[in-house]
Amino acid sequence: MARPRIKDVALRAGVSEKTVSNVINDYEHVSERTRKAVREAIAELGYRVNLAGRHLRRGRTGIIALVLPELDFPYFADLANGIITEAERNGLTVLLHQTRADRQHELSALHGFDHDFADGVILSPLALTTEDLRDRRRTLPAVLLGEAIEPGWADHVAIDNVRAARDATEHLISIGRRRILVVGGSDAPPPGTAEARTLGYRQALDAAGLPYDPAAVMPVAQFRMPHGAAAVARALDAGPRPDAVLCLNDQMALGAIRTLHERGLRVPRDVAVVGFDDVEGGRFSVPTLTTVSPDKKAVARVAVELLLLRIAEAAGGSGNADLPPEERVVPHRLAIRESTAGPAAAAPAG
Amino acid sequence: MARPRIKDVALRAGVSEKTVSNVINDYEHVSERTRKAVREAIAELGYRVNLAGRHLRRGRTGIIALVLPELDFPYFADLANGIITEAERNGLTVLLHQTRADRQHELSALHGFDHDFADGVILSPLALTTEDLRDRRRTLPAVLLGEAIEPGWADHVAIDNVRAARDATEHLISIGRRRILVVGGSDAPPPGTAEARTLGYRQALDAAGLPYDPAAVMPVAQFRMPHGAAAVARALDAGPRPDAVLCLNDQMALGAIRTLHERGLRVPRDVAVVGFDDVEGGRFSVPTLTTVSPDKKAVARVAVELLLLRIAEAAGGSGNADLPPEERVVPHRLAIRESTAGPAAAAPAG
DNA sequence: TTGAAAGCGCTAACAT
DNA sequence: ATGTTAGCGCTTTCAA
Repeated sequence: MARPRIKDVALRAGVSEKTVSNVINDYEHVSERTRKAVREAIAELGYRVNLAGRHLRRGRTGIIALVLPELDFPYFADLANGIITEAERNGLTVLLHQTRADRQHELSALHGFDHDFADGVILSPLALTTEDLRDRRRTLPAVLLGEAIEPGWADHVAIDNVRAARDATEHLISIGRRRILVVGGSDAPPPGTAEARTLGYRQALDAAGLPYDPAAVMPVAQFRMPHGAAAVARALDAGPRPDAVLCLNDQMALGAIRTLHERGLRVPRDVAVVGFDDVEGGRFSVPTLTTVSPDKKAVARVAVELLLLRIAEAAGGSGNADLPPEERVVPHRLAIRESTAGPAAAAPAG
Repeated sequence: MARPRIKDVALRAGVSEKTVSNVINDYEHVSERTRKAVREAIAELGYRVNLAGRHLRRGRTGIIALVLPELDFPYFADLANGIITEAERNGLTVLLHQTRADRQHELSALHGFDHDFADGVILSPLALTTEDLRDRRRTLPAVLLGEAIEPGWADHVAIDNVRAARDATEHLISIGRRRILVVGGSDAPPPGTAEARTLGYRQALDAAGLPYDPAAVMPVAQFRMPHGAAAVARALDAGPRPDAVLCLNDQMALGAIRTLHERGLRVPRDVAVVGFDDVEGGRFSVPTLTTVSPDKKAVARVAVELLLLRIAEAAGGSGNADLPPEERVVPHRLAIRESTAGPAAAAPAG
């Protein structure tokens, strides 16, 4: 037989459609007997709600869109993992999109063009500008990750990137490093993850009274292993040898370690290396990688929580809506491992 | 104003709702003038189709579910990446679920319980049994990845795992290795990825006239770095030193390299290492990793193609339906890198 | 080439 | 505690 509908269940249970609906939706005022009868009919027919009908009627789907630059960055995979887990805990399903850091894709995600089904969107933008946010009609509930964008225009979840980079740089300085490369860095002012981290790096240099050399800031096209590897190669070819490399993510750091190895330089003895993100690869690399470890579970938890709030807000009419955007800062710590163990000693994996 | 509907567009363009619908759906017999008027009205109002209505009417959503064990396995992240790309190319959106290798989750994915919206599902099962497939009412179009299951019960896409493992093992034998560990292996008969690969390993040993030692097969709880690292540690503690390790994925291989490094053994001089999957981490590790490289793009392409076929079949009534399940084998190659460069020489990264 | 009417499956509002 | 009615937005007859 074709897939049963509420009508079929109602017929079989000898009640009205509405009563069936009541049972399905756990409406309180249904007698035990009726409830049981309906439950049985449902089981016998193998009935399941048709979400299309429910969606059309209710206007909500229980689906949220997660829009990330690329899934094959371990950091984003970890993030997706956490957000899916958290969403499922809240009865939500996650639609996944990739933008490949393309502004048009990010824009269209923000406006809900690509995923009309979604009740809301969690977006990790790379190319979006403040203007894009300013223009947007505040329709689709949205939470942004990272800090590509000036605060105040949308809900945001991120670590304190300036602080994190300063922590990492201070650590390098504390083990006696003086010429520190920044792979993936950018001289421009924040917002932007690269910019914020480069600023933190600079603050640490200033605080230690070390000179800031623009040539030590190596921009890259992408935060990937090959680009990290190439950037370090370029630096070694061009300038004086650095004694440390601050890589703005772990992938580039692993690429950097590879290049240093190929050039016959020892990590950390000759060159210390630090990354960001704390991906699994850095806990088993040779040497293991010192890294800024963001609380990824917290990012996922806060992002979903915030989005649920906004969705509820949107559903509740414009009653208590238009609360101001929230900026949530999630904790991070520095995981110190072999790649920055002082010049002489060798420490165990952290 | 509230979101415009077809009615609003019709009113503005001075035509009927049906005409608007015709334009939206690229129906041929619409005069140029009418079409233009409707298009303008759509643009002016910022109209977009409401997918809930369309879904209810048509019964299809353009959404497919992708169900994977864990997203933070680089291999699955790569796969998801490819499938999302391929799906979007075909105008489909992808819903993502994680099963954590739980049979209940896999079953419920197969039956479409978790994602009622989906027109079909691409599933990478780990715990599903042949019985689970045999029982299922063939309702939701489904394509399975990997080879957890006996052939003939559902559409399948995978590499030839027996052959791939034989290739890898033959390579190790060809560079003079004799005592080869299998990390993640399983003595049981196929189906099952671990089982198929262990069989291929054994075939290679037999062909070379080498003895098969069950103690060389190290089962693991998960195909992850820590488990690979621990398995090798166990083997080194327990038995004679191996001169090669065949790891059934790259994550375990990277973990294995780490343990060997900690024990003061040189890779590949003392112990050669091979992995499966060809993830990026193995192209920049120290040493770089020899690995079985499946054509992941082909997996994605074939999986989506097959699923589209089944969806079309399901939509076309039971007319030409019930075509027999397809088994599609996707090519692989052995990427030879530093971790198996012969005892003396050192080769460049492949 | 275009329009009118009906209905996909569900639930909110309003009876009873 | 349960039933009746209406309608969410769209597309599919069928008719003009």
